[in-house]
Amino acid sequence: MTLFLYNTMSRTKEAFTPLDPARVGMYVCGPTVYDRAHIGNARPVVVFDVLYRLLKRLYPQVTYVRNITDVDDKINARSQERGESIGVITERTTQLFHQDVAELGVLPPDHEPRATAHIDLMIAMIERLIAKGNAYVAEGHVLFNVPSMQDYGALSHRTLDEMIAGARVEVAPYKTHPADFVLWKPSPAELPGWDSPWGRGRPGWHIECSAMSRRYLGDTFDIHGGGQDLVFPHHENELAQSVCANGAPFARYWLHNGYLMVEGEKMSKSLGNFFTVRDLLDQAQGEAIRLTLLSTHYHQPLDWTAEGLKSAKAALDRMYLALRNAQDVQAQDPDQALTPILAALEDDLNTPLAIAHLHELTGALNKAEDEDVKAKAKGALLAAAGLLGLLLQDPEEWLKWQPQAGNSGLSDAEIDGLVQARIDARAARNFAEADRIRTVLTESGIALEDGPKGTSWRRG
RNA sequence: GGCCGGGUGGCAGAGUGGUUAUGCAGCGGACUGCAAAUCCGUGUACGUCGGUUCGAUUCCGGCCUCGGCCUCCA
Repeated sequence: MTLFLYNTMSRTKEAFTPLDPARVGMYVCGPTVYDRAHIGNARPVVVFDVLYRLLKRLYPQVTYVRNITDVDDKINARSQERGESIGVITERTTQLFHQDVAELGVLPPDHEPRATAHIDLMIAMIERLIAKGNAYVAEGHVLFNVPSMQDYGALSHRTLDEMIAGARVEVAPYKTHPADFVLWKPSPAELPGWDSPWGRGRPGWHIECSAMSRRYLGDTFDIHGGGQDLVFPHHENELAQSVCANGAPFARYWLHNGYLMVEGEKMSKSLGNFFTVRDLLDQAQGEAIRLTLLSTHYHQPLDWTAEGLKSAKAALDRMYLALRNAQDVQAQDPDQALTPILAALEDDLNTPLAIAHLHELTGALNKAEDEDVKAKAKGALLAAAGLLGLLLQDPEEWLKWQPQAGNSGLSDAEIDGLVQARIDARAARNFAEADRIRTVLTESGIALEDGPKGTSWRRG
């Protein structure tokens, strides 16, 4: 099988051929650490985690780099508002980010470089750009000279004229061309700054990714990912800086995930439809959130809805129920059962199709009668789900989970007691009492299942 | 205004030039003390108008409509 990926640069699905098949490199833009991750931030993290898992399966070594932006004007603003030091904010937010994405089943990247630890590399790169005539100094700023870059606009597919025509913002007077962007800007004493040949200052937004991707992946590397909104200006500028400074091609495949909306509207704080990952983790398990994010192809816009989250949870309930019913069976090697799922993922990460196959494998497990077939079906389901980073929990734990906060329901022990009382009533053929107990449980959100091996329960 | 991506059955959401997506919901049946779970069966789907074609939801064009980007928002 061959991996195909949609490349934003060519606007076509291309066969993926790594620069070095022994070592695939991928860089994805990570969070700016000034506030908790929201659900829109989570989408690229989960999508590229699936790609990372797939690449690891297809190639012997994968180097995945996802940066942490810890120098940024939003961070500075937050620090002023809260009267809290920048270091405290970025340190805490980074930790919270790690916790949040870990609960979404996201593997840590191989490198997670922080911008502030690579300022020297950024300065060196800016110096090279100046030396080559691709950047100039003006009023304490260093600016990238956009007209000096031949193919500027190739990634976002727009011409300089279009950009100027569409410019909404006043052009700073020190720019020689309206499209020029900042590589380095001066910092007053109260803001973070580093000594540089151009005085004390801080880097522009784009240069950190150019410097850090080069440090960990080299001048030219395989895959660069991020949200679609980063195509312009961020990735276009990153590309320009890197190509000009290094005199070599930059990323070979550009992947961008679509935007996320909430209940059909753009997510925004003013509409009150703004959710952090933590808000959602308080009401649903990480895997349910993860499945919701993967239920729409990464390239499409994703409409986040309460209904969607509910149906993802129901889908996982069904899968975990099938696994619980097969808990006494030892999962067996899946052999060729993985082929359809791999084929779906290798076709530009078609996760919705892969999930459809997961449903089919669940049905196969439910239908399996003899032990051997069952063992293979269980193995196939677990292996297939594993490719997507799903079904990694103990079924019993999943089915009995309840939200941490605000649960006023029955404890496991209370439920077990009631279930036993009902078993006794049934044994005595006192069905009125048995049904009364079941109603009490149902009203508390507990579903009962009477099977040949006894009664099991789960939280709905 | 410029550029870009969508509009699929009740809902979500893949895909395809002619043949079953898948899940949920609904309906019928099996199983069950009754249920639940599970299994079996069941649906007039492809925004609109034209064009190409033996045949289009799938290709091409117009239109309607939704959304995104256009200098620091994943």
